Amino acid sequence: MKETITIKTLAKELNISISTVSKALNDSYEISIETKQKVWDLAKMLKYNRNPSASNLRSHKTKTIAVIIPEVANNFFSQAINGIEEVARKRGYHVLIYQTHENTELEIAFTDSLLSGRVDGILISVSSDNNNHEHFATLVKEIPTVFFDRVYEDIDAAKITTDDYESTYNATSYLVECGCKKIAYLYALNNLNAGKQRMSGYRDALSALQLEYSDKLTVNYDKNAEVNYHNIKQLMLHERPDAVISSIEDLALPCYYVCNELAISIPEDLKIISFSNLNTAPLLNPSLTTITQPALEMGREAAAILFRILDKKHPEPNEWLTLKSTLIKRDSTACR
Amino acid sequence: MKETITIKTLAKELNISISTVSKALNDSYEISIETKQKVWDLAKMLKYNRNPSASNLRSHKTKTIAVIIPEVANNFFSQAINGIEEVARKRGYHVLIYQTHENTELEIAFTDSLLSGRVDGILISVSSDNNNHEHFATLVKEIPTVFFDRVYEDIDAAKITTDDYESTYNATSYLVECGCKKIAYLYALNNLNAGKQRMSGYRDALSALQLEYSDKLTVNYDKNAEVNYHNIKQLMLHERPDAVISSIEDLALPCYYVCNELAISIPEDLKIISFSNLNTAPLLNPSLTTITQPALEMGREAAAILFRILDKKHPEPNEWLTLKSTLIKRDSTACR
DNA sequence: TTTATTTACGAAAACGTTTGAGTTGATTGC
DNA sequence: GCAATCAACTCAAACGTTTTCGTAAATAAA
Repeated sequence: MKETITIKTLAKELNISISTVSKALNDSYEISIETKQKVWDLAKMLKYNRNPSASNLRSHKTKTIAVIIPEVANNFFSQAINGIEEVARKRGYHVLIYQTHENTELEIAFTDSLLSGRVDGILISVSSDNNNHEHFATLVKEIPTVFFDRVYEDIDAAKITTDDYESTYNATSYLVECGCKKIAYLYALNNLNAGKQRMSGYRDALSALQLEYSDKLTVNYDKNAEVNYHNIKQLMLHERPDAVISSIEDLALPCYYVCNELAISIPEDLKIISFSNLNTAPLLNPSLTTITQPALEMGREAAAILFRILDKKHPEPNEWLTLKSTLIKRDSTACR
Repeated sequence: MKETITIKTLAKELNISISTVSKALNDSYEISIETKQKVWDLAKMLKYNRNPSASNLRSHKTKTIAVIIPEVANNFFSQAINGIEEVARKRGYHVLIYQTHENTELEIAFTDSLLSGRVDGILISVSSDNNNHEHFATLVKEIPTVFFDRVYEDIDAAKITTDDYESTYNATSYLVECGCKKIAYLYALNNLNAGKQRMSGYRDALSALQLEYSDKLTVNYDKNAEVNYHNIKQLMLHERPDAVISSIEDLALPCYYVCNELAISIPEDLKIISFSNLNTAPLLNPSLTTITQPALEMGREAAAILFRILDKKHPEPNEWLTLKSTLIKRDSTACR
């Protein structure tokens, strides 16, 4: 076993006090540059590593943030994490990952456990399984928290979202321009602001363009993929829409399968637009028109906002930043 | 500000010593069940949370593991993380994520920083940018480490990989069965065992089937995506292979684009097989035949091995577990 | 010169746990 | 009936930092 080397070791070696060593390592103004240099040199030479637990315990700074998301194996979220990790690393912060799998119970367990001072701040994209969220009210009072993409508007915290309403509004308008008259909607995240906004954009666009909204043209997301498949198939069989807007990627792909099975050809018989961060969207058969959220950017910005909060000593009004998604037109909506 | 509640608070409230509280919370045999119950009840009532820093500092257990990977925004790795997080959560462990972006310098910085006792163990899939890896030799002596998918065979640590050699061997054989005579290879991870094994499987299958290997049929991965595109295009223009095996997903997709551009039709003119964890592989145009690694399983198993190591007090010989990938045949290799 | 002020450092008390070595009173063995 | 065992606690010393306060010497102001 190696004897672990601490500031005590350094102090003894240099014949100075441990407080001097500590201050030197923290680049305190109280210490002369000569002493600092000696400490730094020795620290490097002995490969000294500050013990994080001891440091945290005393200073209440963990240099760690938590990211709570539904799934990591999801293009949007993994890209967001990418952005988050990037800015965290630049600041020397560590990133903890928690997956809720859209389960509020788990979400509560996570947030509760983070109240113990394990992290300095939290980035969260909330679970969609219900809208019971009083646990966040207490959370945000205790610890700096930034909500991204999936937010609760009535929670007093910083938020960052995309222009969900405009996205579906524009997508719907675009489909109508292409001559579509019967546009179905695959509805997910209906407990969340994002989901509601997307639905509203769709509905408002319909009515602005003199088209009628019908419940029959809406398929609600189900946790069970087979149920989704079945429901989409029923939609296609009985309603035969000429276009469909999917509020999440996971509902667009079954659409492709259903069309395959029913020999509905895209885009001739059915045009498809979906929210998606798939990098293979251009390679699908046919290539998929997507509303693509700036996932990486959102991650970066969310982290940036969090660090801005952590930097301030005094609380400031919470930001609510909105980034723009882009409608990327591809073959699944090609007009003939 | 809330006054934080500690075991001291509990002790005072219950009129017992703080050590009794601590032991009760840790379910020690030294404490009577009645006392334990009282402590637990009060703790729950007051929403007591054990301070992790203090606990770690004293006990040298962090209940945290680190995952070091090249990229999180990658189907294989994000699924692996999913598996890791799943088993970590079951054990009440926390998961730190570090991305190396295939940069050894960063990798070294991360592993060095983890020597400070921030984590109990490490799961790592190494960076591919070079094979300089002496830093791991010291790392694995200091802290339990499990290498997954991308491993160094000469490092004395637990490892988990897939049957890379057999995968390409079988894929190559399959292509030959389909009548292919000029099979190109898109070569990546050439610094790593996985990459070398995949290449060997391809070459050995070729020679076993009386086909000649040629350097001209090999394209080496480049960090620059445009270079890859260009090289693949050159390959197609000048060599006109009738099949291609891609050792990573990121080289297969440019293949599709090149074929589009050059009007090479898949699978008639060119058959394609690629290592891939794309969930949209069946929806590509045409659907892609993949060698799919059990990413989720690998994550789970890697974590399981790590916890097995952490559970043992005495070191045991390191496991090297190998899981099987599956060749999923789709249209990109359809025989007419 | 005397008195402030500054500079560079040290002593010691936290931070909230865990843990090994006592301590006490009750129970057991013989 | 007395030593030995045991169950259920308590004491106090860690763990490795950070940070407040104090102080000596050097410098500046008066």
